[in-house]
Amino acid sequence: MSTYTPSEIEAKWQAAWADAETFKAVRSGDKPKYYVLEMFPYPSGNLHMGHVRNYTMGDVIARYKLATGHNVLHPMGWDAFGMPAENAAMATGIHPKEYTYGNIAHMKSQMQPLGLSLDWSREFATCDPEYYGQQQALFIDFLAKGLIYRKKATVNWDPVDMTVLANEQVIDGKGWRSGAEVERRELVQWFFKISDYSDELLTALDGLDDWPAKVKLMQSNWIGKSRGIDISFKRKDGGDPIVCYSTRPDTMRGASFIAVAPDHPVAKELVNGNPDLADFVEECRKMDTTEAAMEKADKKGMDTGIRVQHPVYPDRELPVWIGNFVLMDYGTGAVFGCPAHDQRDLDFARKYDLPVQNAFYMPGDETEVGTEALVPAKTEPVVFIDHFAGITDSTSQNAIDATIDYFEAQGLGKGQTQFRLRDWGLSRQRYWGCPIPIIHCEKCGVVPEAKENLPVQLPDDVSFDIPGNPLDRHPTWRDCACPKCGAAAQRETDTMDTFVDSSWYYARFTAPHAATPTDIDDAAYWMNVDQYIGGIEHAILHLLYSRFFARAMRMTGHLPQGTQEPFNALFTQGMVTHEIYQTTGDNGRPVYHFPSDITDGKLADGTAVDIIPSAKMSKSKKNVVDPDDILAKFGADTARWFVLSDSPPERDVEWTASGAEAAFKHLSRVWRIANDAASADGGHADQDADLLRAMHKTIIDVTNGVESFGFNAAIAKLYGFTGVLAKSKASAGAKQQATKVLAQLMSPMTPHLSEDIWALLGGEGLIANAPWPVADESMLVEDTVTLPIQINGKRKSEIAVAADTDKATIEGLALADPAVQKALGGATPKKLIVVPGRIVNIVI
RNA sequence: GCCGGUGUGGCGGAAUGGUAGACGCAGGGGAUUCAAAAUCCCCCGACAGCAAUGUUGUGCCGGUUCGAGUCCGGCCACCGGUACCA
Repeated sequence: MSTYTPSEIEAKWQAAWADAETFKAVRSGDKPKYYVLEMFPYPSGNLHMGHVRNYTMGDVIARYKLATGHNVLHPMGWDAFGMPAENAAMATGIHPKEYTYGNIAHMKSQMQPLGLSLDWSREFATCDPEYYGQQQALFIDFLAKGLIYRKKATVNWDPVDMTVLANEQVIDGKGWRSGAEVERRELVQWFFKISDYSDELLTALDGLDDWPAKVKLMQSNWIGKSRGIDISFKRKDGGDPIVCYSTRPDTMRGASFIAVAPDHPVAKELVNGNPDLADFVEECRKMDTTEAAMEKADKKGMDTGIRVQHPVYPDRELPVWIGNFVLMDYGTGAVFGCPAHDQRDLDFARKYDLPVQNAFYMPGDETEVGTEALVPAKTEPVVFIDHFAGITDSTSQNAIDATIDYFEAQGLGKGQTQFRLRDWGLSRQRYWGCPIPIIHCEKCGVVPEAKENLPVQLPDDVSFDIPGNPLDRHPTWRDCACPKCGAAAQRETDTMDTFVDSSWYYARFTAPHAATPTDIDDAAYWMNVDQYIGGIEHAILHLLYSRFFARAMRMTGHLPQGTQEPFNALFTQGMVTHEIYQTTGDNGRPVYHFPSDITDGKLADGTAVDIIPSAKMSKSKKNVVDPDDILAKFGADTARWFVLSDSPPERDVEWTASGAEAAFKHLSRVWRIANDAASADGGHADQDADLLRAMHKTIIDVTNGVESFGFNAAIAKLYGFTGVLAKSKASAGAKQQATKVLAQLMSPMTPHLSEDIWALLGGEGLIANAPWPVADESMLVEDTVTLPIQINGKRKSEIAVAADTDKATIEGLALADPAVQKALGGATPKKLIVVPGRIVNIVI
């Protein structure tokens, strides 16, 4: 007998699938459609185990759905624009286009041997002009419908390299290449009006029954609907009033200062005549733009000298400060500080010696706030001090509502529903992205490119020897004719955020070469995605943007009216993690090392490295593991089996090399068992029922496992059934039947091996097209059950009873059990709990 | 900081509120073999005990329950996101 040789088997069956076009998706009326999609990869250069895990999961679903009678669409493409290509261009001189398409070719060559059931005829890369040209058409249509607008926004500016930096390129407030302190700078940029859909995107979460609750919760918190009030504070100097947004107007009695953002109009108006203030605002600018940096920074402020009047207690005067912790993007860019009931405000007040005054006490405890703010849950009753809205004992929740009513009635403020969600800035000052199809004409202003001139293609003749956007300094690319008046004009040199590319690719897969962004008939047939699979790191941004795009595309006629949400079901897999090996470089910055360069925690020269456990695999951190070796040594089926078997799919998995060997041994064993079964004769027919009962049980377990993404549990059951089959003395016919079913149940995970076994045992056609086995439930009824007996919740014994034994009989049997008799010592139990088919618990 | 998640043997992990540790890895022992590889069988949380068995045990503290890995409250650690990484 020959041995299990994956290299032969896998090439053979991949060719068979290709010849039969088994996975080509064609619209059809006689089967229900099923669209399964994994988040498409960024072509970083090498496939890593995270990809293998992700695509194998999707493949299991796709193959299972094919076997259960669905017309399956399972496409693949490339999220191909992005910064790494430009970084590579700066580092090595290779052109981003060459880098990207080279990486795609290599990764595709690594992906194809995995035997994924993909319809490669639909493949595209987002950097294909055919794709991004349609994206430009979408931009123009969105703009026409008022879904896109321009405004000023803050970016990270590297004053040495004279370039905009991504948040990732800012390390401890400094530019990653220049090391210069990053500044904030305002640029006019394009925005999607995603905030128009805040309420819609929030309420529609309720309908996403097959999304993980955690993702819906994260999105809900991100959108952040809150009810509050805009309160106007009159300036003593007669200037325009300062409007503060607050969700806690019930704490107004304790308001002791106003804080405005450093880029608030009030601050801007003052810096001219006040050098100290100007210095402070300048200092506030020297911080990167991330929320985390803002929130973690020391709270600093400076008095502007402006005083406002307390709206409820007119004889009280509040100072107006500039605070580095106030965000211009949220609310009105100004807040009132109530130190007694907000820890951050309290720290600020103590630091700058501002008054602290309670608005309420806890019942029976009139202690004034010291170093810890009094912040009870909004549902807890508190005692308000001379509350202006006529409230004394109340929860804050009720007091907030009453206070808003009071302010509105008094004409002091206006109730507001506020969302945390901000509009989506899409402009990027970079080369390797989709050009924004806009022309700036001296006469006509900002004009969208005419659709017949699309795609606006990126020029190839660019250089990356200096930082900044090469489109900006290209000698001729900007020059064009105004589509409106025909006069000489200039193209916009900003490109689009790469999140735009990935916000509609799922729709493009339904008609990847249509002359419009989508073909409405194809979209109507294939949409929505029935099962979407990807990393939890995309829980908010990518998924929220895609949900917005589906709505915007429907509004502009690019998706059918029935399409609301893009993804019916979502599964978020965990990440493949690996230790990071790090040393510190001369400049104090971390230096990363490849796992292959580390022996026993040391570099070759003996330098000890810091080990950071379980971090997301990332090329820049050099902790990526290549699947090539595994594939070369054991084949695709082993790699697929292993990544599914070792860990629950929603959880992170720490990559280790051991285990793949065991997976290979197991598949070799299955191969041997199948060959034995094929040549078996004789056997004991009286053993058949036991084998077939185990088979039917396994059909149920594996089917449930696949349906519920319990792949590791399904595989554990398959191990168990393989053991039963190996030991079985049943007749040849029963063994062959069981082996064919085993091959079928394994086929979503190990498609090549399964095809081979199927063919060996005379299965009809391809196993990929064979209908999924159905369990005979009548074979699963158990005659007897074993009931554990607990005494005071601890297991002491067990009894075997007929499955249909009534409670009273079980009670009698349990009490008669020697272990129970011993524990009781003649006493009567206090309580006796019998859960039929489950357990007996005796309380003594 | 804020939002979300995770925590179970030496390791990956299993367990509708019902026998904690399925299945696999690593380790130990044995069979087969001239020997090895491959394969097959057995053992394998900790402590005590020759053993039967007993005690203990799911990050920490507390609670609900006949019964908690699972539910609730409070902590700790780690991971993801934090709007220009993808």
